[in-house]
Amino acid sequence: MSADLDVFAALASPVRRELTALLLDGPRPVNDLASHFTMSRPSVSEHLKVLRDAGLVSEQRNGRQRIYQLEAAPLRELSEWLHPYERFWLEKLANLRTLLDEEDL
Amino acid sequence: MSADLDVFAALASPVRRELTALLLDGPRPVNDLASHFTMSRPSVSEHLKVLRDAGLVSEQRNGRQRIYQLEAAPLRELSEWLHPYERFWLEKLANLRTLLDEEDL
DNA sequence: TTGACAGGTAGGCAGCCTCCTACGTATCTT
DNA sequence: AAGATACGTAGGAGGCTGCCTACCTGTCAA
Repeated sequence: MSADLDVFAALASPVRRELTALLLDGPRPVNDLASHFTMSRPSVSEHLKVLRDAGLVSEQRNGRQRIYQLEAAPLRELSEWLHPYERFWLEKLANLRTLLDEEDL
Repeated sequence: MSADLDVFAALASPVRRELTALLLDGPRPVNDLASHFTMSRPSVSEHLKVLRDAGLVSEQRNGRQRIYQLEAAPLRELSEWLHPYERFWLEKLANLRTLLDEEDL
């Protein structure tokens, strides 16, 4: 669908998933985010760059801080990508249910 | 949640996403799947192994063929992972709507 | 049983990813 | 103006990925 469905690649790293999870509680500056990891701050910055390039976060400058914020659009696209598969696994559940019903006879 | 949320890593490859998309139409043997790609069949086999290890597909032997089938569970987990973010982007939409309403005054 | 077919595995190579430290730049404080 | 703070970027090392060709195993057909 969209040009950069590299959202998957961006979220393939546990570190970056953790970053997005932290941003669920609201926008945060880099040092705040970096404090949750044992790796160096520049490495966290690099991960943030990947998330930025995927459109998953945006930055907003505030003095010498850069406040990172979660961006909804790519996640919505991910959800849409998942849609055809949702139908698939709901069928699975339906099949299971009819199977159980038959056993109840 | 689950031990192997490497579902993201498995889906990070466009080739593997294409494979799962092909399997949406139903189970298929390896050669059938491989015929949709320009890369060698062994490479497709390797991609299938990654999908297998992530639990995204299962194989069922039928004579000398191995029929691959999509597995629903990891996709459901992916959907569940997405849930908190869904709330997030719905709020975004709500904010946008109230903003538009205010403009209508 | 011998050959053809389906598909996995081994081994190797090239490119990418992730981490590091060192350094550069902009902003705030004093 | 000088130092401290917040952050990005450069460059490099090591490991992982993705592709290839060659080869192996198991099954079917003649």
